[in-house]
Amino acid sequence: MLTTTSEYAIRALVYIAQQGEDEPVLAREIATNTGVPGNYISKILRDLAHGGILTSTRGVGGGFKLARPAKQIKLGDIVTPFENVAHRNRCPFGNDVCSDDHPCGAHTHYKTVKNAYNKFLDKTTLQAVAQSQLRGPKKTRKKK
Amino acid sequence: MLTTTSEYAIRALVYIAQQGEDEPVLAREIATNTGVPGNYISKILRDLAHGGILTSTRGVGGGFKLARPAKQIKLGDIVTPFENVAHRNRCPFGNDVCSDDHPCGAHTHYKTVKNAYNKFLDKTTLQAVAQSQLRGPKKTRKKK
DNA sequence: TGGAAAGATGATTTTTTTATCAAGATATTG
DNA sequence: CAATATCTTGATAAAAAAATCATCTTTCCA
Repeated sequence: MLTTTSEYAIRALVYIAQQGEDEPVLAREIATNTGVPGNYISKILRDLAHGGILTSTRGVGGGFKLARPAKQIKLGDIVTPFENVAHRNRCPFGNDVCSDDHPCGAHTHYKTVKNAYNKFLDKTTLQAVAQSQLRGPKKTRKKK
Repeated sequence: MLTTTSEYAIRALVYIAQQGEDEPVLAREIATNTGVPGNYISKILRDLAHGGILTSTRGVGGGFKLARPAKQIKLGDIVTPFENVAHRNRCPFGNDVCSDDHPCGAHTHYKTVKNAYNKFLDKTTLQAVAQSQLRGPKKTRKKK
């Protein structure tokens, strides 16, 4: 569903979001705590910085910070630099146009999946994910 | 969403389903009519045959036929030989367990996407796709 | 001002996916 | 039984994705 790279990007940003907004977070630290290969995360972070999601500072005390509040970052913003949106929404039958008016055979069925996915990316904020990640397992009384 | 290979498999089976149940369909013919690379479709067809979705016969008059009626084939049956189901349902945070009881931060949000996708694969029959593909654009009066 | 701490960058490698090629095995038909 | 049509198989190649490596630049601070 999500590509490996997109997943890594989300994990990294969630981690950063959880560290508070004061100090920049080190690439190395992100790698260690998210289980993403160190060198690879550097590229991803750089791309995210280029994309305006992160800001980076070098030297001692440097690292990565969110470019804007987590509430204003959608998961879609995070993954778009790494995913081909056209490819994601393409028709599985290779039709150039595949719309409600000119549907392929799978159109009505597949549409629900695409819609769910697009909604997931468009509506879910980084903050929402970072918060519930912190809260941990659901807030019911412990079993047993 | 769907991998290229899964897409090809679905296209091929839809095409076969549309050719009626009498005569086997040639690999070559499938390739031509679905836009799938000829040599590649052969492998896919072979895998589908191994997977019990198709039967194949060689020699003159040979080709591929559905192993059972299109109504009894789910899209999930078609793509499972080509997709890693575990991978599809894995947690984007790499957690071993990621359930309603032990959710990752994205769990509730991502779940809807997974559910939609799994439902698409589990519920949609080959027949449904093959039929609506045949019917073409939706059945309203022509515009204009 | 020079050394260490960061990120930035470009080249390279590895792995996976997609695609092609060529030579087989089997069935039909005349 | 020979020729042809078909699928089968294994080797290989090309492309894309994921991962690594080495080197560079910037920044801080003693």
